[in-house]
Amino acid sequence: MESNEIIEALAALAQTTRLAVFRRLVAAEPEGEAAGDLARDLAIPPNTLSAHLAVLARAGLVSADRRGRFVVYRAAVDRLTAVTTALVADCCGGRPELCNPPPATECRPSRTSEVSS
Amino acid sequence: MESNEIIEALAALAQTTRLAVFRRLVAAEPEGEAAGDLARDLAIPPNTLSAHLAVLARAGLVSADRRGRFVVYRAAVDRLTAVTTALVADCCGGRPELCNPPPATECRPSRTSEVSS
DNA sequence: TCTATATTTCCAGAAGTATGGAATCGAACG
DNA sequence: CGTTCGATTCCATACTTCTGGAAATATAGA
Repeated sequence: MESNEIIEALAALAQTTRLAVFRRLVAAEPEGEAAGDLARDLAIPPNTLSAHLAVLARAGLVSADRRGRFVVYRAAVDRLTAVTTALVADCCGGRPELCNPPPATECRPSRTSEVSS
Repeated sequence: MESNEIIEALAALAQTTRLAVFRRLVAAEPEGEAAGDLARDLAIPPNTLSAHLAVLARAGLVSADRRGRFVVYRAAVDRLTAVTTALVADCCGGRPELCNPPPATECRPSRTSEVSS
């Protein structure tokens, strides 16, 4: 992953409103949420929100899906994963023994493919 | 970890020069590197670099250690780990089954405490 | 104390980002 | 078509960040 892409993603998330939007969208996975609902619930003017969503989209962190008059946004969780992975990979470049085990392990469900209900 | 801290760290790294500095410092672990050497090697005026280092320090991503006339900077790898972990934790809030296993696993050495030489 | 070296602070201009009002585009429906 | 509603683009203003020259601070050594 390119330095520029990493920076774009970090910059996209490094802003109060956008981090809030992104979090909300992650919570709304996998259905996503329409721009208007986001604007209403977060009390952001639609045009302002639109600008922020555009930044997130350019960074690859959200995707937009038009459904009739609505545009439903979804968080691209895998993109976030790619970015954090790239950061950590950089971090350990060549000398993994320096890195205290970068966990993110809380996130892994106990059993993914064995039991689901 | 507070939203503000996360944003501060993301913003600190979301800048070409600072990301380069941080990477260099990570590579220079655990000895660290003096501000002047960084400035020389990265071809950044010392005052400009100083400003960037201050941003990284405020974000907790580097630490400064004065040694005589030199100030040796070190990357705070654990801080980066904390930030990425917080991001991923946010990401999975309540519904870990949504998250494709956020790896960062490449970073873990095969054996950490068993064999070292 | 005076000088030299390392780093930081001060300051200001240039560049970039955030924000929201008004206008525009796009889709649905009569 | 004309209207309505959702979303985006346009544009101007305010704000923040980046950058580096000049001055200040800190430490070491003669």
